[in-house]
Amino acid sequence: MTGNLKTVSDIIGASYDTLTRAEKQLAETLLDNYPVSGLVSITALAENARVSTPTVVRMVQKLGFSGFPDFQSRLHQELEETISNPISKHDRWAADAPGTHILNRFADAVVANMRDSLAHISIPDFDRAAAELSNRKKPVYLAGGRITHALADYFFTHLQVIRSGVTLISTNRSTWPQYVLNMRPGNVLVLFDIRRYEQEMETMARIAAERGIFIILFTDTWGSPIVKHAKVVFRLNIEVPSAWDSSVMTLVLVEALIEAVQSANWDSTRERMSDLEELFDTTSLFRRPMRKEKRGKQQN
Amino acid sequence: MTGNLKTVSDIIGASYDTLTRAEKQLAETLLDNYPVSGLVSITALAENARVSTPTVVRMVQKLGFSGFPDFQSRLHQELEETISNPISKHDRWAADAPGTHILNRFADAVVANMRDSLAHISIPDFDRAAAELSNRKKPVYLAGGRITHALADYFFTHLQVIRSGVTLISTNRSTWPQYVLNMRPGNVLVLFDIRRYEQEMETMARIAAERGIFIILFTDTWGSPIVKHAKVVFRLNIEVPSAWDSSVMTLVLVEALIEAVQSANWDSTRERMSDLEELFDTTSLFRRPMRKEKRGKQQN
DNA sequence: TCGCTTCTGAAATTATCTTTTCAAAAAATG
DNA sequence: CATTTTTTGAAAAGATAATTTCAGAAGCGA
Repeated sequence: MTGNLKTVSDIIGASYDTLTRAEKQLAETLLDNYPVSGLVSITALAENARVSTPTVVRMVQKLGFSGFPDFQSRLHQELEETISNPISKHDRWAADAPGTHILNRFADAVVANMRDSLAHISIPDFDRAAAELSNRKKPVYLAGGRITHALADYFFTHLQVIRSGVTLISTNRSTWPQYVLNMRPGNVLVLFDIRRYEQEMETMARIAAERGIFIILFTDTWGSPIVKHAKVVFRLNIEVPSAWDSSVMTLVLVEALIEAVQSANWDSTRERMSDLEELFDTTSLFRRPMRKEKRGKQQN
Repeated sequence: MTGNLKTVSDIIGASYDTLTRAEKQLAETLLDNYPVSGLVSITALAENARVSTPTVVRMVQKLGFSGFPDFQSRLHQELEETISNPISKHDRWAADAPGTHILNRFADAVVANMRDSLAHISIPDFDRAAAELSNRKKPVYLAGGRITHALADYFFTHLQVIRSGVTLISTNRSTWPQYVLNMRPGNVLVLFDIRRYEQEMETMARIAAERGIFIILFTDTWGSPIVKHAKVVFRLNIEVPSAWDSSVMTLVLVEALIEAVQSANWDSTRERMSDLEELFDTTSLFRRPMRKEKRGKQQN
């Protein structure tokens, strides 16, 4: 009845053309702020969409559901799956394997994510984040969750080359209060919080926000609870054909920020970089200095 | 009435001590999978929490709400605020994102890299790497350089969930010989070596290769000296409009491998994952253990 | 153990939601 | 333009949810 379409929004999209005027109006309301808008009573939903309740009933039946409760429980289930753990996710993806190699499916998903994510990133937000991170007078702290810690680490490693006053917050949660204690109003806190969201991080964010810390948050499109404490929020598309979420988009943004911060004051960065080069050369056991002055390309 | 506390979960947390046994039980259910679990009918919620509906009513009133509908609409509002659909602010970027902004240039470069890299990756190589990593009898070691360490870390974190016998090699070079000492013929060593290539890593790779270790190498298109020791080499495009090289393509490949390894033996992975979930639930400071099997009933 | 208080859920009651019915309005057709 | 078909919502009917009542259960102090 509902075909092999995965989500309710897919179903709505597929049958959109066959809907009547009032039903289209209702569909718009549902897709706007999806799927939360559908989780209210049929009466409230009808009112929000400015249609009658029978219209709602007729439409959901047209879409293949037995009735409004059936429709709603499907929405509810969808939300639950998307918000919570990765176990249920895998089973969803596994079903629609189109036979192509995982690499290609991955690449497709990543490119699609990139397009969507970029469409929703506010350029002023990006510039503001870059400006905050470029201000050497403001110490920067970075923290990630269980998975995203590696991203915080990556960001940290680069920022550290570019400027001073950068701190990577330990993965050990019990030390977090001490970091917050050291932060001063106007300092910058960069957080990575992708589902499943971590309660401790929200606590840290709330306290930091109360103390006037400027919070930059990397999260997914669902939005972590930290959203309300953050000054700048990057919502990224993280869905890929995997049991896991993808960090690729997050990394793209991190790298773009690194470049923005770096070019904001390139001169002093260049100095720091060559100083660093020298340090590496002298402390390394095996390395012979192999200077390649190609405009400061640095890696590994 | 509800004080100046922000979220429903805050309110629950604040009055947790004053709750009775059945109410605490209900509170657990609500916080578990918050806030979605609270968006069902009072009947379904009571069933999930194994308490009676009057208990639900009494608790929400105790928390300061006028009744269950009031409570639920507050939850709903909260979810709406945090999720906020990106589709709605869809056509904002076209205007204020000129094609020259660093973000767009970055995205273009990444997509181009992806196309080039994928064209050069040998699918059999990918599958072979995945097979080696999927074999639980073969311990896996991972190491990265100064920058790429974060990628090794990311790979490690995921692999560790999927299987046992995974070791992340310390960043401290002087400990490397000890790791090599532990490796046995047939073991797998995953190395990240992007320019500038590190002498110590080549040394480690050479010795490991002599001892019959299966080496999987992630490098750039120029190819690190380790290439000659490795059984599988992934050469990736890493150039972006930045003073730095990009790790995005590397991450894409890592994630694809993670998925390949995971789906290679999904059943045992699933078990490990849910065991892990349980551990997280019990060890976390804020989440309390609460096993409950979900029932199908749900309604607004 | 008793008596008291607090807690809890079954059942009844009340309120609200969901579905159906049906007639009027709108759109399509000849 | 008349007729038919489709769409739509008001209102009634039916189903479910939310609240209240109340008696028994559980905990507590003496």
